[in-house]
Amino acid sequence: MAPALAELDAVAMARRLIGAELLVDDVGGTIVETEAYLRDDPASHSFRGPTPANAAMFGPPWHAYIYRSYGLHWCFNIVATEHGAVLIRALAPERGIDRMAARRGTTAQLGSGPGRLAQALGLSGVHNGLPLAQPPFALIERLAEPPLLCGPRIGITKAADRPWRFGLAGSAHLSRPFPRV
DNA sequence: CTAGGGATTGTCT
DNA sequence: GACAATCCCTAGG
Repeated sequence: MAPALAELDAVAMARRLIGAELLVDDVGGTIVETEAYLRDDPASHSFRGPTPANAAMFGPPWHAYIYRSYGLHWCFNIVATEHGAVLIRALAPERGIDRMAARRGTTAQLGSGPGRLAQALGLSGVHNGLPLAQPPFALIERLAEPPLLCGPRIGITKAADRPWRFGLAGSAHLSRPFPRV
């Protein structure tokens, strides 16, 4: 039997989360894009050690780590083993689309990008550190591995060459296209 | 279609 | 004081 999602390191978890269904208070859809951040990774918030802001990354796996980006957006991560984390960058809207559109103020781009996704799901700092095994969170693992894309992570300046961004091949909901191989 | 710049604030140097 | 795992709108080809 394969190890549970919650027992994986960030890179393995990021791969396995593509195709899984993420729901927050019964609103969400299929995850189509993730990025992995490791403990000893210059691009990771955990790189410089524990601080009040990144405390969730040093807590138990399978909890939420949510931080504010560029002063105004929220970004949602799932804590992995070894103090890594998986940034959920995009999902394909399926459940509660009307609620996502109401929160976003538009019917377009409901989940294509970490800031948009967190806004559509109603996530903010109050969810930081909450366990994913309990409501309002629900995560349904996929049965078979879908066709995956991988490439460099987006929006970072350090360790920008690590190919730890993963996507669902052919998805119309990616935040950005993947480079051709 | 691509390119560029402003918004906005917690966090660390 | 500088920067950041972003988004959105505008301008120009």
